[in-house]
Amino acid sequence: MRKLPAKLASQLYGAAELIAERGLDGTKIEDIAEATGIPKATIYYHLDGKNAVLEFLLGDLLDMIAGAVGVAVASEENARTRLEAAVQAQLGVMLEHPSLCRALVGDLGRATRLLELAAALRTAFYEPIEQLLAEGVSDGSLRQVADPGAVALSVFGAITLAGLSAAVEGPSADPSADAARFSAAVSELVLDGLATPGSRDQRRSEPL
Amino acid sequence: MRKLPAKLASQLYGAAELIAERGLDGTKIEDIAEATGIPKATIYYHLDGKNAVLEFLLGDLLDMIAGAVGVAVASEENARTRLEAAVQAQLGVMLEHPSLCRALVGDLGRATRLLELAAALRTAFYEPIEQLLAEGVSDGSLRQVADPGAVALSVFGAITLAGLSAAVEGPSADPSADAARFSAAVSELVLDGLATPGSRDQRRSEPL
DNA sequence: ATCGTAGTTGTACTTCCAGTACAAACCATG
DNA sequence: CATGGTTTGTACTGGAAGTACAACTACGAT
Repeated sequence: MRKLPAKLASQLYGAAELIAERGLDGTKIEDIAEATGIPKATIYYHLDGKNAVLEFLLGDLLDMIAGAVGVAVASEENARTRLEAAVQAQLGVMLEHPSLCRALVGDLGRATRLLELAAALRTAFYEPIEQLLAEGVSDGSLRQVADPGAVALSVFGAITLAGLSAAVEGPSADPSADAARFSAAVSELVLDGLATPGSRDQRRSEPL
Repeated sequence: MRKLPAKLASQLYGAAELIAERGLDGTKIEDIAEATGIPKATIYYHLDGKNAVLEFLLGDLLDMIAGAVGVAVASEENARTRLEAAVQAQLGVMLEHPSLCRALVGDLGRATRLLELAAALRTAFYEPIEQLLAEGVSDGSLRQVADPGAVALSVFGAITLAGLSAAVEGPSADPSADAARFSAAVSELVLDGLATPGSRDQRRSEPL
């Protein structure tokens, strides 16, 4: 499995729609061959099999997201603003590639062993976000939280499920508008929380 | 596919571990038969195939979560407290059944068509949470948000990814302690947000 | 211009496994 | 003990993933 030539890579995207629709299971290699225009033999020459198609797509999406988030996180703004930008960046990429997202939720396990995925996500997300949290504490734009790792994870979850749901509900006419709408909602939640100031004290009321 | 006898149902759980480990792909029906002690022919007598095994497990997990969340949401407390309870309820169930969770993320698409899943989740989660949000506004314990649907979704995402990650990272010695730890982190995020009061004004600084 | 290397593709083949068929046992319950 | 649902072993079928391989192309190096 050397590094796939660019032309083939771009053709492979034609498979995403298909897989998103029918699932990897319901998609024969021959179907993929037909849809992408890459003959089966060629696919097997470059890729290690059906799952590798998905692996490739997953890797690509992850790269895109990581790239966009990386840019968002690297600006000069305060941490809070950069966090907002990161939210928007991830949602932007996801909504631009809804079928990729759909294909992947359905067959994640075919694309990667879950542990590898977790590791990849860790470097692509938690670490940036965790660092952002730390920087936010320094620059005073974000609160200190008890468990930054878990919080970073939850933030990622909030963004991701919003994006996924948008991808699963039919594709929208204006992805970037959707992205903006969802970003606003997610940012509102993640930054300001849901509690009213008044209720804030009775926090540790129940014993657990 | 009539209604599976209880004994078989319980035996089927033995398959979750297996599927979690190897993925549904890497798990032959014969493996499942061996692991559960249910002979292949019997499996096919009751279930419509390999995917149906997963469907059954998914349905069950969903029911457990929906049940627990339902109870949490139904108490007499204010909405804010009930939201916290809901978080803890979902995480509790997930961490009690880590291999079920792992099996499912990996092969979601095999268990359900994604749209059906979305629909099931909608009734099991967004609706309760959305209602909670509304009630919180009434009883003054939660803020009014612009897009309750999207926010409910994000809350669900935050909880779910936290739980999933816990399930994927090896199983813990004390699931309920983990649940408590994650609940605290998620609740902190979801209720209080990350922003400092000071940074709250410069909100809509960037365009779009 | 030719040789070697890497990629491309069609075709035919093998392998493996999900799912099926079916018959024989196994229970209940009347 | 007869009937009807269940249980299970065994043997079989079908279909799709992946492999083998040979013919062909493109092209850079010598």
